[in-house]
Amino acid sequence: VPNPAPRRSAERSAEEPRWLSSREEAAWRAMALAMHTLPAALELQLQRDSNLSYIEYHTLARLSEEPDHVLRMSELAALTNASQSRLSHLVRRLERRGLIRRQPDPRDGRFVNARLTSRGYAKLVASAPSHVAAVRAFVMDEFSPAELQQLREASERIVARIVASDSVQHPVV
Amino acid sequence: VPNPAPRRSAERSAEEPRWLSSREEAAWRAMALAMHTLPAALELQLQRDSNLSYIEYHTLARLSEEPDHVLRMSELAALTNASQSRLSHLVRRLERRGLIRRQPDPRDGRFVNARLTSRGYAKLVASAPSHVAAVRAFVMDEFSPAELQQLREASERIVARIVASDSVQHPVV
DNA sequence: CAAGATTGATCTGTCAATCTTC
DNA sequence: GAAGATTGACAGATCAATCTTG
Repeated sequence: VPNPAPRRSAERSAEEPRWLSSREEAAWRAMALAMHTLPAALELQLQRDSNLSYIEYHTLARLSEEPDHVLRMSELAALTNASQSRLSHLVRRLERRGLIRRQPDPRDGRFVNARLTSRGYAKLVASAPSHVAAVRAFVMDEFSPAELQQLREASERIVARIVASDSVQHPVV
Repeated sequence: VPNPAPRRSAERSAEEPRWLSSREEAAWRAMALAMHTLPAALELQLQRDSNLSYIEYHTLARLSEEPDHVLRMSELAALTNASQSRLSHLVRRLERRGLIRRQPDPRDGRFVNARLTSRGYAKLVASAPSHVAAVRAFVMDEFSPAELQQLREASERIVARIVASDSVQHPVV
Protein backbone atom coordinates (compact mmCIF):
# COMPACT_ATOMS: atom_id res chain seq x y z
CA VAL A 1 0.00 0.00 0.00
CA PRO A 2 2.83 2.39 0.54
CA ASN A 3 3.80 5.03 -1.88
CA PRO A 4 7.02 6.60 -0.77
CA ALA A 5 6.97 9.59 -3.05
CA PRO A 6 4.66 12.51 -3.65
CA ARG A 7 3.69 12.87 -7.26
CA ARG A 8 6.71 13.22 -9.43
CA SER A 9 5.41 16.58 -10.50
CA ALA A 10 6.39 17.87 -7.07
CA GLU A 11 8.95 20.59 -6.96
CA ARG A 12 12.55 19.75 -7.76
CA SER A 13 14.78 20.03 -4.77
CA ALA A 14 18.43 20.98 -4.88
CA GLU A 15 19.57 17.38 -5.06
CA GLU A 16 16.81 15.65 -6.94
CA PRO A 17 16.46 12.21 -5.38
CA ARG A 18 16.20 9.13 -7.54
CA TRP A 19 12.51 8.39 -7.43
CA LEU A 20 11.24 4.89 -7.96
CA SER A 21 10.43 3.83 -11.48
CA SER A 22 6.89 2.60 -12.00
CA ARG A 23 8.16 -0.99 -12.02
CA GLU A 24 10.02 -0.42 -8.82
CA GLU A 25 7.09 1.30 -7.25
CA ALA A 26 4.76 -1.54 -8.18
CA ALA A 27 7.18 -4.08 -6.75
CA TRP A 28 7.56 -2.06 -3.60
CA ARG A 29 3.83 -1.67 -3.11
CA ALA A 30 3.31 -5.38 -3.51
CA MET A 31 6.06 -6.20 -1.05
CA ALA A 32 4.85 -3.67 1.46
CA LEU A 33 1.32 -4.99 1.22
CA ALA A 34 2.54 -8.53 1.82
CA MET A 35 4.66 -7.39 4.75
CA HIS A 36 1.54 -5.91 6.24
CA THR A 37 -0.95 -8.62 5.36
CA LEU A 38 1.00 -11.71 6.31
CA PRO A 39 1.87 -10.72 9.88
CA ALA A 40 -1.68 -9.51 10.39
CA ALA A 41 -3.09 -12.81 9.19
CA LEU A 42 -0.78 -14.78 11.46
CA GLU A 43 -1.62 -12.58 14.42
CA LEU A 44 -5.27 -13.16 13.74
CA GLN A 45 -4.85 -16.91 13.45
CA LEU A 46 -2.90 -17.19 16.69
CA GLN A 47 -5.26 -14.95 18.58
CA ARG A 48 -8.32 -16.78 17.34
CA ASP A 49 -7.07 -20.32 17.72
CA SER A 50 -4.76 -20.00 20.71
CA ASN A 51 -5.32 -16.68 22.40
CA LEU A 52 -1.67 -15.79 21.88
CA SER A 53 -0.03 -12.93 20.06
CA TYR A 54 2.69 -13.68 17.55
CA ILE A 55 5.44 -12.61 19.90
CA GLU A 56 3.94 -14.53 22.79
CA TYR A 57 3.86 -17.66 20.68
CA HIS A 58 7.47 -17.22 19.68
CA THR A 59 8.54 -16.51 23.21
CA LEU A 60 7.14 -19.88 24.22
CA ALA A 61 8.57 -21.50 21.10
CA ARG A 62 12.06 -20.19 21.72
CA LEU A 63 12.07 -21.42 25.27
CA SER A 64 10.88 -24.82 24.11
CA GLU A 65 13.96 -25.15 21.94
CA GLU A 66 16.31 -24.89 24.88
CA PRO A 67 17.43 -28.09 26.62
CA ASP A 68 15.78 -27.19 29.91
CA HIS A 69 13.21 -24.79 28.49
CA VAL A 70 15.14 -21.98 30.13
CA LEU A 71 16.70 -18.78 28.85
CA ARG A 72 17.98 -15.62 30.44
CA MET A 73 15.70 -12.68 29.88
CA SER A 74 18.36 -10.86 27.91
CA GLU A 75 18.97 -13.82 25.62
CA LEU A 76 15.27 -14.37 25.14
CA ALA A 77 14.86 -10.71 24.25
CA ALA A 78 17.59 -10.96 21.63
CA LEU A 79 16.17 -14.16 20.17
CA THR A 80 12.69 -12.74 19.85
CA ASN A 81 13.85 -9.34 18.59
CA ALA A 82 12.19 -7.64 21.51
CA SER A 83 13.56 -4.90 23.71
CA GLN A 84 14.29 -5.89 27.28
CA SER A 85 11.52 -3.64 28.40
CA ARG A 86 9.01 -5.13 26.04
CA LEU A 87 9.99 -8.64 27.01
CA SER A 88 9.81 -7.81 30.68
CA HIS A 89 6.22 -6.60 30.37
CA LEU A 90 5.39 -9.53 28.12
CA VAL A 91 6.82 -12.18 30.39
CA ARG A 92 5.08 -10.67 33.37
CA ARG A 93 1.80 -11.24 31.58
CA LEU A 94 2.72 -14.77 30.53
CA GLU A 95 3.78 -15.48 34.09
CA ARG A 96 0.39 -14.35 35.33
CA ARG A 97 -1.15 -16.84 32.95
CA GLY A 98 1.05 -19.58 34.35
CA LEU A 99 2.91 -20.23 31.10
CA ILE A 100 6.35 -19.05 32.19
CA ARG A 101 8.12 -18.74 35.52
CA ARG A 102 10.97 -16.39 36.31
CA GLN A 103 13.68 -16.71 38.88
CA PRO A 104 17.05 -15.06 39.39
CA ASP A 105 20.04 -17.08 38.28
CA PRO A 106 21.43 -18.65 41.49
CA ARG A 107 24.98 -18.26 40.18
CA ASP A 108 24.71 -14.61 39.26
CA GLY A 109 21.84 -12.60 40.62
CA ARG A 110 22.03 -10.09 37.84
CA PHE A 111 20.51 -12.54 35.42
CA VAL A 112 16.94 -13.72 35.46
CA ASN A 113 16.02 -17.08 34.02
CA ALA A 114 12.69 -17.48 32.28
CA ARG A 115 11.49 -21.07 32.28
CA LEU A 116 8.62 -22.59 30.38
CA THR A 117 6.17 -24.21 32.77
CA SER A 118 4.54 -27.50 31.92
CA ARG A 119 1.37 -25.56 31.26
CA GLY A 120 3.32 -23.28 28.98
CA TYR A 121 4.76 -26.19 27.08
CA ALA A 122 1.36 -27.82 26.79
CA LYS A 123 -0.01 -24.54 25.51
CA LEU A 124 2.66 -24.40 22.85
CA VAL A 125 2.12 -27.99 21.79
CA ALA A 126 -1.59 -27.32 21.51
CA SER A 127 -1.03 -24.14 19.54
CA ALA A 128 1.64 -25.23 17.11
CA PRO A 129 -0.32 -27.39 14.67
CA SER A 130 -2.79 -24.73 13.63
CA HIS A 131 -0.07 -22.13 13.43
CA VAL A 132 2.13 -24.29 11.26
CA ALA A 133 -0.88 -25.05 9.13
CA ALA A 134 -1.40 -21.32 8.66
CA VAL A 135 2.22 -20.76 7.69
CA ARG A 136 1.83 -23.55 5.16
CA ALA A 137 -1.45 -22.26 3.85
CA PHE A 138 -0.27 -18.68 3.48
CA VAL A 139 3.27 -19.27 2.26
CA MET A 140 4.99 -22.62 2.13
CA ASP A 141 2.47 -24.52 0.08
CA GLU A 142 2.44 -21.82 -2.56
CA PHE A 143 6.10 -22.10 -3.52
CA SER A 144 8.41 -24.73 -4.91
CA PRO A 145 11.58 -25.59 -2.99
CA ALA A 146 13.59 -23.56 -5.47
CA GLU A 147 11.30 -20.57 -5.05
CA LEU A 148 11.50 -20.85 -1.30
CA GLN A 149 15.24 -20.85 -1.54
CA GLN A 150 15.07 -17.67 -3.60
CA LEU A 151 12.77 -16.05 -1.10
CA ARG A 152 15.11 -17.02 1.66
CA GLU A 153 18.06 -15.50 -0.12
CA ALA A 154 16.19 -12.34 -0.98
CA SER A 155 15.14 -11.99 2.65
CA GLU A 156 18.69 -12.49 3.83
CA ARG A 157 20.00 -9.91 1.40
CA ILE A 158 17.53 -7.34 2.63
CA VAL A 159 18.37 -7.95 6.26
CA ALA A 160 22.07 -7.85 5.48
CA ARG A 161 21.66 -4.48 3.82
CA ILE A 162 19.81 -3.06 6.78
CA VAL A 163 22.33 -4.42 9.24
CA ALA A 164 25.19 -3.09 7.13
CA SER A 165 23.57 0.33 7.08
CA ASP A 166 23.58 0.22 10.87
CA SER A 167 20.05 1.53 10.84
CA VAL A 168 19.09 -0.92 13.46
CA GLN A 169 20.65 -2.92 16.22
CA HIS A 170 21.91 -6.23 14.94
CA PRO A 171 19.38 -9.01 15.09
CA VAL A 172 20.64 -12.16 16.69
CA VAL A 173 18.93 -14.76 14.60
CA VAL B 1 13.26 -15.32 14.13
CA PRO B 2 10.07 -17.30 14.31
CA ASN B 3 9.98 -20.96 14.89
CA PRO B 4 6.46 -22.17 14.51
CA ALA B 5 6.89 -25.63 15.95
CA PRO B 6 7.98 -27.11 19.24
CA ARG B 7 10.71 -29.69 18.89
CA ARG B 8 9.70 -32.44 16.60
CA SER B 9 10.19 -34.85 19.44
CA ALA B 10 6.99 -33.47 20.95
CA GLU B 11 4.13 -35.86 21.41
CA ARG B 12 2.25 -37.04 18.39
CA SER B 13 -1.25 -35.73 18.30
CA ALA B 14 -4.22 -37.52 16.83
CA GLU B 15 -3.78 -35.87 13.45
CA GLU B 16 -0.06 -35.28 13.14
CA PRO B 17 0.39 -31.92 11.41
CA ARG B 18 2.84 -31.55 8.57
CA TRP B 19 5.77 -29.85 10.25
CA LEU B 20 8.13 -27.73 8.27
CA SER B 21 11.16 -29.38 6.77
CA SER B 22 14.46 -27.89 7.78
CA ARG B 23 14.71 -26.13 4.42
CA GLU B 24 11.24 -24.75 4.84
CA GLU B 25 11.92 -23.69 8.37
CA ALA B 26 15.10 -21.89 7.36
CA ALA B 27 13.26 -20.10 4.59
CA TRP B 28 10.47 -19.16 6.91
CA ARG B 29 12.81 -17.83 9.57
CA ALA B 30 14.61 -15.70 7.03
CA MET B 31 11.37 -14.31 5.66
CA ALA B 32 9.96 -13.63 9.08
CA LEU B 33 13.12 -11.86 10.13
CA ALA B 34 13.02 -9.68 7.03
CA MET B 35 9.34 -8.93 7.61
CA HIS B 36 10.27 -7.73 11.05
CA THR B 37 13.50 -5.93 10.27
CA LEU B 38 12.51 -4.00 7.18
CA PRO B 39 9.43 -2.29 8.60
CA ALA B 40 11.35 -1.51 11.78
CA ALA B 41 14.19 0.06 9.81
CA LEU B 42 11.76 2.16 7.80
CA GLU B 43 9.91 3.27 10.92
CA LEU B 44 13.20 4.28 12.44
CA GLN B 45 14.29 6.21 9.39
CA LEU B 46 11.02 8.11 9.14
CA GLN B 47 10.93 8.87 12.82
CA ARG B 48 14.50 10.06 12.91
CA ASP B 49 14.49 12.09 9.73
CA SER B 50 10.92 13.34 9.60
CA ASN B 51 9.26 12.69 12.93
CA LEU B 52 6.58 10.65 11.21
CA SER B 53 5.49 7.06 11.66
CA TYR B 54 5.22 4.83 8.62
CA ILE B 55 1.45 5.03 8.55
CA GLU B 56 1.49 8.77 9.09
CA TYR B 57 3.81 9.18 6.14
CA HIS B 58 1.61 7.05 3.95
CA THR B 59 -1.49 8.85 5.03
CA LEU B 60 0.05 12.08 3.79
CA ALA B 61 1.38 10.35 0.68
CA ARG B 62 -2.01 8.93 -0.25
CA LEU B 63 -3.69 12.25 0.09
CA SER B 64 -1.01 13.84 -2.05
CA GLU B 65 -1.89 11.51 -4.88
CA GLU B 66 -5.44 12.76 -5.09
CA PRO B 67 -6.24 15.63 -7.45
CA ASP B 68 -7.24 18.01 -4.68
CA HIS B 69 -5.31 16.30 -1.90
CA VAL B 70 -8.63 15.21 -0.47
CA LEU B 71 -10.08 11.85 0.45
CA ARG B 72 -13.01 10.71 2.52
CA MET B 73 -11.96 9.21 5.81
CA SER B 74 -13.38 5.84 4.86
CA GLU B 75 -11.50 5.78 1.58
CA LEU B 76 -8.32 6.88 3.21
CA ALA B 77 -8.70 4.14 5.79
CA ALA B 78 -9.09 1.53 3.08
CA LEU B 79 -6.11 2.84 1.12
CA THR B 80 -3.83 2.81 4.14
CA ASN B 81 -5.08 -0.53 5.45
CA ALA B 82 -6.16 1.09 8.67
CA SER B 83 -9.38 0.62 10.58
CA GLN B 84 -11.69 3.61 10.64
CA SER B 85 -11.06 3.94 14.32
CA ARG B 86 -7.31 3.88 13.94
CA LEU B 87 -7.44 6.41 11.15
CA SER B 88 -9.73 8.67 13.13
CA HIS B 89 -7.28 8.79 16.03
CA LEU B 90 -4.38 9.17 13.64
CA VAL B 91 -5.89 12.02 11.68
CA ARG B 92 -6.85 13.80 14.86
CA ARG B 93 -3.17 13.86 15.80
CA LEU B 94 -2.07 14.95 12.32
CA GLU B 95 -4.71 17.66 12.42
CA ARG B 96 -3.30 18.92 15.70
CA ARG B 97 0.06 19.18 13.98
CA GLY B 98 -1.50 21.18 11.20
CA LEU B 99 -0.75 18.64 8.48
CA ILE B 100 -4.33 17.65 7.65
CA ARG B 101 -7.69 19.36 7.98
CA ARG B 102 -11.04 17.64 8.22
CA GLN B 103 -14.44 18.87 7.23
CA PRO B 104 -17.77 17.22 6.56
CA ASP B 105 -18.64 16.69 2.93
CA PRO B 106 -21.00 19.56 2.04
CA ARG B 107 -22.98 17.29 -0.27
CA ASP B 108 -23.48 14.46 2.19
CA GLY B 109 -22.88 15.14 5.84
CA ARG B 110 -22.21 11.51 6.60
CA PHE B 111 -18.84 11.71 4.94
CA VAL B 112 -15.84 13.55 6.26
CA ASN B 113 -13.18 14.81 3.90
CA ALA B 114 -9.58 14.81 4.99
CA ARG B 115 -7.50 17.37 3.13
CA LEU B 116 -3.76 17.79 3.11
CA THR B 117 -2.83 21.28 4.23
CA SER B 118 -0.04 23.16 2.53
CA ARG B 119 2.06 22.49 5.61
CA GLY B 120 1.20 18.82 5.28
CA TYR B 121 2.21 18.75 1.65
CA ALA B 122 5.43 20.61 2.42
CA LYS B 123 6.11 18.10 5.16
CA LEU B 124 5.65 15.22 2.73
CA VAL B 125 7.85 16.82 0.09
CA ALA B 126 10.52 17.36 2.70
CA SER B 127 10.22 13.80 3.98
CA ALA B 128 10.03 11.87 0.74
CA PRO B 129 13.63 12.03 -0.49
CA SER B 130 15.20 10.43 2.55
CA HIS B 131 12.46 7.86 2.74
CA VAL B 132 12.82 6.90 -0.89
CA ALA B 133 16.55 6.76 -0.37
CA ALA B 134 16.01 4.31 2.47
CA VAL B 135 13.72 2.13 0.37
CA ARG B 136 16.41 2.10 -2.29
CA ALA B 137 19.19 1.41 0.14
CA PHE B 138 17.37 -1.40 1.91
CA VAL B 139 15.67 -3.07 -1.04
CA MET B 140 15.55 -1.68 -4.53
CA ASP B 141 19.24 -1.21 -5.14
CA GLU B 142 19.96 -4.75 -4.07
CA PHE B 143 17.92 -6.46 -6.77
CA SER B 144 17.86 -6.61 -10.53
CA PRO B 145 14.66 -5.71 -12.36
CA ALA B 146 14.00 -9.40 -12.93
CA GLU B 147 14.50 -10.17 -9.27
CA LEU B 148 12.20 -7.33 -8.27
CA GLN B 149 9.59 -8.71 -10.58
CA GLN B 150 9.91 -12.08 -8.89
CA LEU B 151 9.61 -10.50 -5.48
CA ARG B 152 6.55 -8.66 -6.61
CA GLU B 153 4.94 -11.83 -7.89
CA ALA B 154 5.81 -13.76 -4.77
CA SER B 155 4.33 -10.99 -2.63
CA GLU B 156 1.17 -11.00 -4.69
CA ARG B 157 0.82 -14.73 -4.44
CA ILE B 158 1.09 -14.61 -0.67
CA VAL B 159 -1.49 -11.86 -0.37
CA ALA B 160 -3.79 -13.69 -2.76
CA ARG B 161 -3.59 -16.82 -0.62
CA ILE B 162 -4.43 -14.94 2.52
CA VAL B 163 -7.32 -13.14 0.88
CA ALA B 164 -8.58 -16.41 -0.57
CA SER B 165 -8.45 -17.99 2.86
CA ASP B 166 -10.72 -15.20 4.09
CA SER B 167 -8.51 -14.81 7.13
CA VAL B 168 -8.57 -11.11 6.80
CA GLN B 169 -10.72 -8.37 5.36
CA HIS B 170 -9.84 -7.72 1.74
CA PRO B 171 -7.17 -5.10 1.26
CA VAL B 172 -8.04 -2.41 -1.22
CA VAL B 173 -4.68 -1.79 -2.82
C1' DC C 1 29.97 1.79 37.77
C1' DA C 2 28.39 -1.34 34.09
C1' DA C 3 25.07 -4.77 32.67
C1' DG C 4 20.71 -6.93 33.33
C1' DA C 5 16.21 -6.20 34.47
C1' DT C 6 12.23 -3.79 35.85
C1' DT C 7 9.12 0.12 36.38
C1' DG C 8 5.99 4.00 35.35
C1' DA C 9 4.53 7.44 32.15
C1' DT C 10 3.14 8.05 27.75
C1' DC C 11 1.70 6.96 23.14
C1' DT C 12 -0.65 4.19 19.77
C1' DG C 13 -4.02 0.67 18.32
C1' DT C 14 -8.17 -2.10 19.22
C1' DC C 15 -12.68 -2.99 20.55
C1' DA C 16 -17.17 -2.01 21.69
C1' DA C 17 -20.33 1.46 22.07
C1' DT C 18 -22.18 5.86 20.47
C1' DC C 19 -23.39 9.69 17.52
C1' DT C 20 -24.84 11.73 13.09
C1' DT C 21 -26.70 11.93 8.70
C1' DC C 22 -29.28 10.35 5.13
C1' DG D 1 -32.00 1.74 10.39
C1' DA D 2 -27.66 1.54 7.99
C1' DA D 3 -23.27 3.55 6.88
C1' DG D 4 -19.65 6.71 8.10
C1' DA D 5 -17.22 8.51 11.70
C1' DT D 6 -15.90 9.36 16.34
C1' DT D 7 -15.22 8.36 21.18
C1' DG D 8 -13.54 6.31 25.53
C1' DA D 9 -11.81 2.43 27.91
C1' DC D 10 -8.44 -0.77 27.70
C1' DA D 11 -4.22 -3.52 26.02
C1' DG D 12 0.32 -3.44 24.41
C1' DA D 13 4.84 -1.06 23.11
C1' DT D 14 8.25 2.51 23.78
C1' DC D 15 11.14 5.53 26.27
C1' DA D 16 13.47 7.34 29.96
C1' DA D 17 14.47 6.62 34.51
C1' DT D 18 15.44 3.49 38.28
C1' DC D 19 16.87 -0.51 40.85
C1' DT D 20 20.05 -4.45 41.69
C1' DT D 21 23.95 -7.24 41.48
C1' DG D 22 28.54 -8.23 40.85
